[in-house]
Amino acid sequence: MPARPDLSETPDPVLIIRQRFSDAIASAFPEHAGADPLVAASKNPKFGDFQCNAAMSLSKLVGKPPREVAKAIVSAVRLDDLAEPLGEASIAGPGFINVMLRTDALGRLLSGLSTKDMGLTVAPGEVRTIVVDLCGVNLAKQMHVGHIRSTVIGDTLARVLERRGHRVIRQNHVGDWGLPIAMVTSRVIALRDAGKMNLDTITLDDLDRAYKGAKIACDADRRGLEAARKWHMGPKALAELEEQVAGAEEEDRAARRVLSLLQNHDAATVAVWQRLSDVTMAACLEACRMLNADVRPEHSAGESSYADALAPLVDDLEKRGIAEVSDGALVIRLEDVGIREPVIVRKRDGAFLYATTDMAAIRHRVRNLRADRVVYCVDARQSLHFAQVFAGCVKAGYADRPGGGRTQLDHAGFGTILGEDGKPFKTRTGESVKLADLLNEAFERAMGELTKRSSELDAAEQATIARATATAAIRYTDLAIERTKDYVFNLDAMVKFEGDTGPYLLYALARIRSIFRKAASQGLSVPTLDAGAAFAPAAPAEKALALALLRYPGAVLDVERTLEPHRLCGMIYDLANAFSVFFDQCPVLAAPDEAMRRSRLLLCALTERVLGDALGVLGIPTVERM
RNA sequence: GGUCCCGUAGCUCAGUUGGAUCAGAGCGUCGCGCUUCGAACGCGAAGGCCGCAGGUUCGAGCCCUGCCGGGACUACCA
Repeated sequence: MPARPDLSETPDPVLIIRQRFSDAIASAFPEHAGADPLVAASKNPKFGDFQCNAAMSLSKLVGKPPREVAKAIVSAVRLDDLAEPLGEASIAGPGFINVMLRTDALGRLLSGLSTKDMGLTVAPGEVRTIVVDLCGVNLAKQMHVGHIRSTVIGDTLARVLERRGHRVIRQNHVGDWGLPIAMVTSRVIALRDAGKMNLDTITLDDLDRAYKGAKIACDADRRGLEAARKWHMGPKALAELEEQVAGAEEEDRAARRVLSLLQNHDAATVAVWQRLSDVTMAACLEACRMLNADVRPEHSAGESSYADALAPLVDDLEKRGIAEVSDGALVIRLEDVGIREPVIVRKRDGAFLYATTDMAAIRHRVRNLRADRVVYCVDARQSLHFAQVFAGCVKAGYADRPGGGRTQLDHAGFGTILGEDGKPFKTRTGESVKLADLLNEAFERAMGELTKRSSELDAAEQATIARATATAAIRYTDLAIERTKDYVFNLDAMVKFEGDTGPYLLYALARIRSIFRKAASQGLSVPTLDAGAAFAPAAPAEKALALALLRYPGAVLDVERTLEPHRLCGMIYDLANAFSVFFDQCPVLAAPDEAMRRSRLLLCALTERVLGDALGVLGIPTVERM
């Protein structure tokens, strides 16, 4: 009897067929029982639906010609419940074994995918606690394009892991501490005291200006003075600059006083800082809402929340000899793990650095949040920093889980968003572009595209759809590119409705939903999607659609493993494409007979569910019509 | 100097564990298809030294070495 149970365990044919070939290899070549069966979907339909490539690699190990090995595998493998009978003709070329799924098996696999779970959820014993570090806004600074990636990719990875059934803790590591923040706070206090700023009505733009002003006041002039001396500028210019530098030094002293007050929890100073935080976070959460990113106030875990942990942490490192003094600074040496640059945890002047904060954050996440895995969704340019911090934490034992074992630390770094000139995206004047402006612009353009095409929608619905479309456009563009690569930001290409875009996916889904509306209006019932659903894919387009659907669980697994959402994007683009061909070639409501209509309606229903589920995992909102 | 990433069609990019007719998609260009479920679609054509040169092997866009070209990072900013 053929083994059938695994057919009910997963709807993913690759997993089942891989298992069957693995069993076959174990039985035909017991001494190589562990060999990888090398099963994959065939790239060319000519060669069947799936293939096993193990014969070639095994032939060397067993010392037999590959075709002979293939023959032995073919006669040992049990696939008769799934595939057309294998035989001599199934072995092709140097020893490829081609597998053609039986139509009824394809139908059963589709039924298996028709459950709510879709074979996506891990077993109860495999549930992990996973911290996802995302968004990473900075106090008193406007969000810019760079934040799109951390927010969108981080949110998507969190959604994927949640869909797998893991316990996910999002952490927005807000840059809300340190001298730069003290500088702004100091400046805001000065402006308020001079009657030039009202804290009650202050906006993020005001804070952004204050931040830039403070930064310029504190360090630019000093560099200017050095340059002036170097280039032998006239005494008058020098005198002017020196005056500015004196001002800068005064400003710097004030900032340090404020920093000290903040560190000592001075109520009046903290109140001002809190106001800066509130204004910043309100804007941040609004941007996240427009990006459909699940980032809430309770996800905020700013640098300030680790402030009091830094001194004890550094003491601990020093006492245990993990860190040592070098040139007056306290550092952890990492040459032994292949990193030449040591990580500095305390500067010569006694101040701590962002590496110190990150180590405190990891320790907290491992010990208090009980993370089994921490995923950092942060710019790839910080890879050295994270390599250092991770290595430092491992060395210090901060990555050791309370329950034993070590927490998996991943830096899911992403590339830079570039402008048309190939350099990091900026305005002509060198300013970074406000994220809020960009999102509004995307919405306006989506609205324009929409009004060109559909006129019968009322204004309110049109706005809702335009918002979803703009979000789909931005998120899909960002997610579909390989994570680590830079890409050129092009709003026109993103909000285009044709081709490999977010809106195309929404369109495919809207067309399916339109079929259901039409069916309802004709009094036709859509058969229920459950494990007993009777699929009968017959036409090539139906079969292609079925195979595209069955790739979904594997694609989600891939993203969990690699933290690369573009794999799922590619899969659902193929799915939407397969549906479009099916839609073109296979009439659903006007199918030639009742059985075919039911089967096709089921295919539509399953496509709707898979596409909808995938878009949900990608954080892309869907619409009923557009 | 050191470490790492990237070079694939005119443009923007996929290519999974090395697998076959594997040279792929989208955009753009040129054709074709709506009296039948949404043409925001589908089908077809044109377009290529997969940066270059070696190597590994049954098999290389993928792995190794060197070179050329572009980029990022590189001890007291975050």
